[in-house]
Amino acid sequence: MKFDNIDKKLLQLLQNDCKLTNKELSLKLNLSVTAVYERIKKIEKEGIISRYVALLNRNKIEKGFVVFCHLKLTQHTREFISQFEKEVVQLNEVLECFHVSGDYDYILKICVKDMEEYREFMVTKLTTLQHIGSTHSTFMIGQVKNTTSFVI
Amino acid sequence: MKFDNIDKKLLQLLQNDCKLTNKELSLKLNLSVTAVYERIKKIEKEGIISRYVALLNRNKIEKGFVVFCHLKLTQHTREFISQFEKEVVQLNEVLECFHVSGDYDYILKICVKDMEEYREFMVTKLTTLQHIGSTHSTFMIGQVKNTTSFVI
DNA sequence: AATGTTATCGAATTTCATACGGATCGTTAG
DNA sequence: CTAACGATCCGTATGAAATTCGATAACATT
Repeated sequence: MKFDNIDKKLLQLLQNDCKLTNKELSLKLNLSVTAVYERIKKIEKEGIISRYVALLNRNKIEKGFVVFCHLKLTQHTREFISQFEKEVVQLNEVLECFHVSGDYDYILKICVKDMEEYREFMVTKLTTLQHIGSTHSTFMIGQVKNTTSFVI
Repeated sequence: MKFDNIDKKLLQLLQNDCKLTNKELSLKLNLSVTAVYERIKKIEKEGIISRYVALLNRNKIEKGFVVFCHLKLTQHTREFISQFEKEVVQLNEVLECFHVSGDYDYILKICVKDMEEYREFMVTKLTTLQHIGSTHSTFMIGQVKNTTSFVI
């Protein structure tokens, strides 16, 4: 699907605040309410918008301690990979897990309350997974930018 | 603020789909529509929910090429740090930038169309920032888990 | 020029969010 | 023990929103 400028602006607005009403959107886009409605429905049907979600403030829910864990497997057989991936998605503390190129096989973003809870997570959960070689933890000191919004 | 089990389940549901109506939520939570409404308003007022957003499908908007860029500054003076941070937030390709401990100073998550576009981004944008020492790019091969939803 | 497709619109309808008043429950102060 | 308070709950009422519909306009294809 190709986007005209109205689509782009619409996506920009919805990525920023999906609770805007169609009337509010129609004013910002110089369109009728119905036109806005139908554009959104089309975008949704195409799968451009994958979901609408509420984002929580990490610091208010005791998840302000963010760690990037770089991780190697012992072997790269298909079986070991799929076993590891099946297990890691189950871990609630792991918000993101990417299979990557380079020195390490995976980069995990982990959110917990504090260092104590991270230690507990490492000892009782992460390092008990099958086929894990080495890990390297990098701790977040500060958050410079953190958006879910693409500029199209 | 402390959460009872209903609050936790409510946050779980809204993190997964914030377009659920209060009636749908009330059925899932065994509450009245009004009670759901008031719990949500309270949670919003406390700042637990920071925003409601539409999440886009990277692959449908030519942003499927994800790179983690680890980056060092030449010096760690307050001036250099704030200068770099001010510039990096302006870059549309950078969705996330975390100041971290360890061998590198920052971890950036960068989303572009393909390697060609990444090269262009590196050459014309990232490496032209002030005070950058070294960079190390790690490319995403696959996405194992990618959620914005905390389990409380 | 004729035709089919797509986007637009306003009006009508259905559904929702929100305000309100009152009931219930647990806690605290007297 | 009980009175009073705050927090939470409920159902109803209403204004606002989403959605449907039929008609018109724009646009591409033949």
